[in-house]
Amino acid sequence: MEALRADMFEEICPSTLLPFKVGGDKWAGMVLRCLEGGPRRYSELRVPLARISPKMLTQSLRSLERDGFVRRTEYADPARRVTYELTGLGRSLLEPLRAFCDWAEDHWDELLDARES
Amino acid sequence: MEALRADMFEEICPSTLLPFKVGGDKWAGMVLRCLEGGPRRYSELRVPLARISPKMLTQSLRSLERDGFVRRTEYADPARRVTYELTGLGRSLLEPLRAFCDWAEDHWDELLDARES
DNA sequence: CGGTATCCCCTTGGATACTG
DNA sequence: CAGTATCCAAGGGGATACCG
Repeated sequence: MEALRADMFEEICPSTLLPFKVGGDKWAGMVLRCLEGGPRRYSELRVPLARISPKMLTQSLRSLERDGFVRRTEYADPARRVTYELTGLGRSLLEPLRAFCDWAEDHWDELLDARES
Repeated sequence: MEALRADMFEEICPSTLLPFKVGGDKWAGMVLRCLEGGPRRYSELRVPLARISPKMLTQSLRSLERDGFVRRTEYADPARRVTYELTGLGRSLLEPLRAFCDWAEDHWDELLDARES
């Protein structure tokens, strides 16, 4: 077994870019998953994400937009209308994200057991 | 496109268990990756993780131990000796974790570009 | 409808010094 | 060597009310 390198994480490490840090906040992952099925309106997102305050949802969406995962579109309809949808980058992120969710489901019981004791 | 379910995230969502939340703190992922190669001593971990204060490293390790990802072993050597190593659960987590790191490396330039603008 | 604004708490985590 | 103890700052994030 070889020794660990001293500079392994001197620069910004790729793992610091994991989804919930990429987005910048704890809700980013859920927001992304809510956008899997196509563009969604703000009020539509508030349904599955009812536990997020409007402030945090906006903040999360803005953050995801800044980082290039989500595209915000404003329509000039008579009634105001805004949609959010995944960019190519955002969609590419869904793959590893799903891998994680699958892993969590597969090991759900083990995780709970470990927590118990 | 079907409507989003209202109860999608009512219970604790699997995605909230993502690696950096599973561990509980921002360093957990890096710690896990440092343990890929086998058992490591505390002081050994401090080398690649030089930016983490001893307090945070301990806290992170304790958290990973509680959650069943890491096993702490104390030896009764004359000189004090403690090692940390991945459990089966911990090793299983490395897979999706690596998937993420790979993704981050693959999209590194895009990520930086998005950040710029 | 799609958000802002404000207030406030509380945890996260950094620095530093110390200990069995 | 393998941690603790203490202090402190920053900001993440919740609740609520309001706005164009």
